[in-house]
Amino acid sequence: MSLQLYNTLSGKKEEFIPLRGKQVGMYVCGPTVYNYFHIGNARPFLVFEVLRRYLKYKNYDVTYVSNFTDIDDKVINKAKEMGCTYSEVADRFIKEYFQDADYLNIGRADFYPRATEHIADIIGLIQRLEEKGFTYVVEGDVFYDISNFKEYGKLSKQNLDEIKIGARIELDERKKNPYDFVLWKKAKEGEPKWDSPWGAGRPGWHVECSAMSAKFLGESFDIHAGGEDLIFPHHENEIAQSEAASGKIFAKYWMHNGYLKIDNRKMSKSLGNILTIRELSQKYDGSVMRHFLLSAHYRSPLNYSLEQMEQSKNSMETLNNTVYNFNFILKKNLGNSATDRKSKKLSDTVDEMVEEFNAAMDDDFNTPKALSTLYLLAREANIYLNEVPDKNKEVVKKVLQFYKDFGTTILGLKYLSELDEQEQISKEDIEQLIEKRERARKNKDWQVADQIRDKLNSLGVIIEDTAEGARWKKH
RNA sequence: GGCGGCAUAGCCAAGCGGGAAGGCAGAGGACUGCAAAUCCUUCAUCCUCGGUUCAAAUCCGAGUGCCGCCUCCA
Repeated sequence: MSLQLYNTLSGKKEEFIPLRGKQVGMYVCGPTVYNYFHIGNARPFLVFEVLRRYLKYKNYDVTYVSNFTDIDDKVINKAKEMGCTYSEVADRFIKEYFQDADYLNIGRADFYPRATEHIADIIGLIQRLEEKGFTYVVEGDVFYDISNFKEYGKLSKQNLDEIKIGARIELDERKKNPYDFVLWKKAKEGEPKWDSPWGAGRPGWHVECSAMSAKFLGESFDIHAGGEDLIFPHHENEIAQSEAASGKIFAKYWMHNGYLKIDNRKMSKSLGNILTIRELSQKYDGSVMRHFLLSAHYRSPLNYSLEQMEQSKNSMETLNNTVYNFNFILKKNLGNSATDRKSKKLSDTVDEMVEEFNAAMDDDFNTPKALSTLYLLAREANIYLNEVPDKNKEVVKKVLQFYKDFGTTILGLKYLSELDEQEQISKEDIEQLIEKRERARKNKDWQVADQIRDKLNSLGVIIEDTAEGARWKKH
C-alpha cells in the first residue's frame, strides 16, 4: 500500500516517495503573529499536522517546521496600536498561538523559526541571489527580478504575459516587472531595522520561508504546505528564490488546503468575517472543532456554520459513548478470555477498519473517509456490547486500542470518557448514591430511585442502567 | 482578461466506469419500571442538456449556478 498525495505542482496525485528514504522534511507556512488566529488559519495548521501524525505512523522520520512571521507591516502597525515594540507583539501572539494550538491538540512542530532570528541567513540568501544576477536595487530596496527565472509561474500555472493584464496589480514604477517583489525593504523612520549590505532595513515576506526552510530542512525537501491562497504569489516566489539560489528543486510535493468559508465566503482577516479559535473555544470542545475541520477532505472548501458545529458535537458524542461504554467493561473488571464467534467477528471487524482507515489516508489523506471507520466500528462494537453477555476482554481492549491509535493518536480526537474538570461532587459520593439507588431499584422503589437519578442529573451526572450495573458519566 | 476550485438526501460528506459509504437531524419500532445508552427499519430520478460505452454520479462536450487566486491573507 502506498501513499498518494496530490501535488499542486503537477496537478495530480502522485506516489509519495521521500527524497531521503524514511526521512521526511515538512514545512508548513505558519502565522504572522499580530493577532489571535481564526478557524480558517487553523485548517492548515491542524490538517497538515495530522498528515505528519500519519507519516509517523507509517514509520517515517518526520522533521516538521512551521515558521512565525514576526516582522512585517501588520506586526509593526499592531505595535503602534498597542504602544509597545514589534517584538512584544510577536512574543505575545506566539504565546497565544500555542494556547490555541494546544486547545485544538495540534502537535508541536520540531522547529518554530522566527524571521527576526534568521536575519543573517536571509541576508546570505539575498547575497547569493545577487551574485547570480537575480536582484536589482532601487532606492535601498532590493527586488527579485522574475524575468531571469524562466520557470516563474510553474506552481500557479500563471503565464507571465497574461497575468500582466491582471486588473488589480498595484503598479510600482520602480519595478522592472509588476510581479517583481521585495527581498529587502529599506527601513523607514522609526521602524525596526537590521544592518545589511544594502543598508538598514528588514526582510521581505517571501524570503524568510526560503531561508529558514533551507536552514532546517536543506535546500531540497519533501513537503511544503499551506492554504491555497498562498500559491500565488507567496509559494511561487519562494520557488523562484530558492531554486534560483540553489539550482536545485525546492520542495518535491506542494500541498494546499481549501478555504474555510463562512456564509459561503472565504473567512479572512481582510474581509473581517473571522471567528477566532479563542472565541470558539468558549463554546466548543477542541475535539469538536477538530472533528469539524477533518470532516471534509482537506482540499475541499468547508463551510462553517452553527449547524455544522452542532453536528460535529453530536458526532463526537456517539464516539465518546462507544469508547466510554467499552471502558466501563474494563472498569468493572468484566470480560473473560473465552473465544466465541461474535468476539472473533468483532476482532475481525477491527482489522478490517484498520485496513480501511489506512486505505483512506493513503488516498491523498482522506480524513472524512478515515473518520467513517470509527463509526462503522462503533456500530459493530455496540451490537457486541448489547448481544454478548460474556465479553472477551482482549477484544474489548482491541476495540479501545483502535480508537486510541486511529482516533486519538492520528486524528487527534480526545474522548470525553473520564471525569475531569473540578468536581461539584466527589467520585465516592456518586458511587454511594448509585449504590443507594441500586438498592431502591431492587425493592422497586422507583420514587427513591428516580429522585437520586434526578439529583445526580442536576449535578451533571448521567446514569445509564445496563446489564452490568449502573454506568455513570458527566455530561 | 488569465488561472483554479466546487455542484451527491433536510444538513454535512465519501465515491474517480459495473452494488449511491459514513455522520447529523427527522419518522417508526426494539430494549428499559420509566429513562439514558444502544440496536433495527425508513429517508437520493447524484445541477441541466447532449455524447462515448453492454454499463456513467463517475469519461467527453456544451451550459447554468456558486466560490476563490491574480493586492495583505491559511
